[in-house]
Amino acid sequence: MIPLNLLREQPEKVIERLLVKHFDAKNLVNEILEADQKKRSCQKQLDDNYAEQNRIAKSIGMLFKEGKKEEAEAAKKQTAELKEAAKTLESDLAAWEEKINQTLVLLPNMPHSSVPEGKTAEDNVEEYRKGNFEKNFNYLPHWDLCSKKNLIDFETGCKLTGAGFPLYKEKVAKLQRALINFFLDEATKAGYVEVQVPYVVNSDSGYATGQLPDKEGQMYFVNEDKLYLIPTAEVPITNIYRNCLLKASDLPVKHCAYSACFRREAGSYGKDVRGLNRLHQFDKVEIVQIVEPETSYQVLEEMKAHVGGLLEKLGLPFRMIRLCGGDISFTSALTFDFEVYAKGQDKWLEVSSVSNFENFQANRMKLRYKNAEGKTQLLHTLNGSALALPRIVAGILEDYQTTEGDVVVPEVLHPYTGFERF
RNA sequence: GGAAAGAUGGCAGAGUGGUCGAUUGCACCGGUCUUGAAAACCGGCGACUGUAACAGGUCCGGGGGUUCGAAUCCCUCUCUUUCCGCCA
Repeated sequence: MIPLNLLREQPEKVIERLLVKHFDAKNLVNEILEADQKKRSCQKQLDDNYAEQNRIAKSIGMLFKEGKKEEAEAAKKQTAELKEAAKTLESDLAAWEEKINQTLVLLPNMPHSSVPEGKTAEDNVEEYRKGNFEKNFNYLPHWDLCSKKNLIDFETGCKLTGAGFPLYKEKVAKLQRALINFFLDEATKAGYVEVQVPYVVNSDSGYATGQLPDKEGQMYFVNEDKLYLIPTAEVPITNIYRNCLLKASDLPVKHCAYSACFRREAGSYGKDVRGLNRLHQFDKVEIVQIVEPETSYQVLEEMKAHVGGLLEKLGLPFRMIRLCGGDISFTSALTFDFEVYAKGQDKWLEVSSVSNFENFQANRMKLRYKNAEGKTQLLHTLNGSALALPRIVAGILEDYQTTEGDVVVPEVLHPYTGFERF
C-alpha cells in the first residue's frame, strides 16, 4: 500500500510512476485525496467535540468530590447535545476512512526508476545468460522422457485430484527431496534462518502481502473456515512480522522455508501447461528478507547473487531478466526473473522471481522499526524463490539428458540423492 | 467437542468506575563515575493522529452496550493457557 502521506505530498509523482505499470491512477488518487480532506475535517470536528465532552466529564468528577451534587447533575445535561452531534460525525468519519482504505488497496506499488518501459514479457530486458546452451543431439521434452521411463505419473495425478497435480515416482521423488535439502542448506549457509510455516492462512495475511484483493481468484479458498491455501511461503513468512515494531538490532531479518504452493492458475490453460511447466501444486524454497530502507537495493543484489549461484552450482543454462513495467507484479517495485533454458522443449522456464517490495507490504502490515534516531519507520521487504522445484526438475530432465536417454544427476546433488544417473 | 482462567506499552507484569495513557521491572537512549567497559547512580523513554510548534484527539485482543465519565461493569466474537474427551 502506498503511504497516504506520499499521496498527499506528491500525488503527481505517484500517478506518473504508476503509468510505467500501465496503471491509470489519476481518478483513484483524486478520490483518495478528496476523501482524505473530508475525513480530516470530520476528524477535527469530532476531536473538538470529544475534548469538550472530556472537559465536562472531568469537571463533574471534581464536583462530586467536592460534594456539589446539584451542580454536577446540571452539568450532566450539557453533554446530551454533544453526544448527538458526535454520532453523526463518527459515522461520517468511518465512511470516509472506509472509502480511503478501499481505494488505497487498489493502487499497485510504484516501480523503481530502473524498471524498463514495456507492456508484456516480450519487453523484459535480459541482463545476462550463463551456462552451456549447446545442443548436440535431439533432446526430449521432459514429459516424453517421463512417460518413457515412468518417472512422473500425470494420469494418476488426474485420477487423484485433477490436472496440475502430478504424482512423482521413485527417482524423481527422491530428486525433488534432494533439491529441497540442497536449497535449504545453501540458504542456511547464506544466513537465512529456516522456518516451517502453515500452508493455510487467513485473509489478514493475504491482504498484508498483497495477494488480496488483487489475486483473490488465484488462491484456493477453504470456505468452511475462510482460509486460503498459500500460493507461496512468502505469505506466512513475511506475515510473521505483521504488526511488529522491530529494533534496529533485529535487522536484517532473513528467513528461508520450504513449502508446497497452491495456485488455481485460473485462465491460464493453453500451451504453457504441459508437463511440469505450470502446476496447481508445487514445491518451493523461498527466501525472505526484512531490512532497513537504505539497504534494500543492496540486499536485492545479494539475493540475486544467491539465486544465480544456485543455478550455477546445478550447472543449468539460465538467464536473468529485468521485468518491464507491464510485467512486474502489483506489489513489486523491482523484479528480476531467473529462467532456465530447457533444451527438450526449447523454452525458457521461470524458476525464480526476486523482488523488492520496498515499504508496500510493510505499510499494509504495519511492519516498522525504530531507526538510529529513535523514529519509527516502515521497513522494506524482499523475497525470492530459491528455487521453485518442478521447473528445475524439468530443466534437469531435459538439460542433463544423455544420448542413451538417461539423466545424469548434477554433481552437487550426489550427496543428497545417493545415485548419479537414472 | 465440554469446563475453567486469561488477553494491558518492544518484552514481562500491576491496576476492578473519576487527572490512568496507565505503577513497576527488563530492554533502549542520554548523562555522572571509569583509561575503556561493566556495575552503581541521575534523567529520558508507548503507538497512531494532529499542529508551523503547542494544544487537542484515539488506542489496555476485535466489535457493540451501560454511564456525565470505562483498562475497570454488561453483551458478543476471536485467540491463548490449563483440565477432561477424542485422536495422528
